[in-house]
Amino acid sequence: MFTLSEENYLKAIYHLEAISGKGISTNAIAKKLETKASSVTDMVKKLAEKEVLVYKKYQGVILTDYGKKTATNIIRKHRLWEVFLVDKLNFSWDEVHDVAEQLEHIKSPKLINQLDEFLGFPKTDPHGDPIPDQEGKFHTIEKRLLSTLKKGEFGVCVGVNDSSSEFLKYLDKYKISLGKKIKVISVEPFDGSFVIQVDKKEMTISNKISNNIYIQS
Amino acid sequence: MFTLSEENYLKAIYHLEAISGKGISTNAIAKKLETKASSVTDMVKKLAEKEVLVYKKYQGVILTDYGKKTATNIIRKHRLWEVFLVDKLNFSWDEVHDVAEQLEHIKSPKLINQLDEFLGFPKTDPHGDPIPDQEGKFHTIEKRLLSTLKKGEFGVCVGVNDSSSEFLKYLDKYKISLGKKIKVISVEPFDGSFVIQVDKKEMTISNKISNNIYIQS
DNA sequence: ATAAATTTTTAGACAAGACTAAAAATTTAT
DNA sequence: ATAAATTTTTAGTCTTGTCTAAAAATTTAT
Repeated sequence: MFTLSEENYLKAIYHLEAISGKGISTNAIAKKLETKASSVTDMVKKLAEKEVLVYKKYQGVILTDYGKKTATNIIRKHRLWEVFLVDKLNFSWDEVHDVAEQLEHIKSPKLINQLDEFLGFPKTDPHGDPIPDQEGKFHTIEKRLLSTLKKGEFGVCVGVNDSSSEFLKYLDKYKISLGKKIKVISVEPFDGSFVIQVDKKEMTISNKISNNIYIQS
Repeated sequence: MFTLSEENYLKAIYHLEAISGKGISTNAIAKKLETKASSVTDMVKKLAEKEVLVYKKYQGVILTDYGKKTATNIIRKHRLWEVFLVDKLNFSWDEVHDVAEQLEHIKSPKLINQLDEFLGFPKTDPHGDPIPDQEGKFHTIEKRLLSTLKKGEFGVCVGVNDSSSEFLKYLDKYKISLGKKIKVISVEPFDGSFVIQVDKKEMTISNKISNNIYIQS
């Protein structure tokens, strides 16, 4: 069994590994968890003893299969709770993160499996991120960044790369949500900004925005 | 804001006050929380500083109005989650306690009020205990122990005095649940055992059992 | 290739919450 | 009313998870 703190470390390391592929530095973990590298060193030693990761001094850490399994289970819980909050309790997609961050640590296999069933075995969370199954398998969909589209092309919004409340509120303001069809009217070569069409309305979005919206075409 | 430990102390003290009325001794709290009296003394000092209770050395503690409000809010959360588990996730009434014990500490006023609405503003939890409103007010129903009934009288089961899994499983075995009509066929003066009729079936229950079933007549 | 800059680890300290053992206060019994 | 028993508090220690400051290792730059 893992403490709240241990679970948060595992989740952070899992997410960092998903990007970098390589061994994760204590500094990177410290940054992600807003703590100090020295604290990370201590915790990482403890986690190595529990065999969820492999740690060699100055070399960063790598999750073991057991560690990955544990991390994906926490992610599974987080995302299922997010679906619950949005589908059943009328939360909006920018309000769910902090609450799910607490709920993900509740320990009860029966609870999470019943919840999964109650929600109709959802495959993705309210931000389009995949929900792993009990074995930790992700059923990933192919998706690309809106920024990779060329003038005249279009796609359907299926996810976001940034789940911060600020970004999601921005999308709400411009009526961009999962399932919306987005067409690229033009691309400005100078700053990479896009003119897009959503719901028959044209709008301009910055390069940063187009780099945080996933579409399927 | 209160820590997990502080919340558990508050809840324990609230429940103890409900029975005794008087100042609650550190020993009583220690027993309830399965900890040591010395640990309780430490915590109680901290809680007194936070003004949720009044503490005088060797005199026990008494909750302030603020302390009571905080405690009832935790109880409200606990009981609403129990309803959720039973009504939506098909838990049985003897399985909900430990999970609700975790869920009651989730911090999000919106979550709990939306949950309340989602559940249809239930007035009692799966064991018949009342669910306080947002202001901490209990809407209590009149009920009495089955043991107070005389031969030939009857009532409807509306609650239990012991929510332990063991007791609830016993009730399940004999098909006694909330809403069931219970008739007293006879009372044995020697040991206080009852012969009762439920669903047209007669059965004998001990005095201890009849002292843990609430009925409304 | 060696000095400078950066990253990582170690050492020591702290706060929360718990424990044990001993001291102090209170209650009970004679 | 005083001794005995019980309850409660204090003092000191431990664990978890964190921190700062300093030391050690590694990486970068010249």
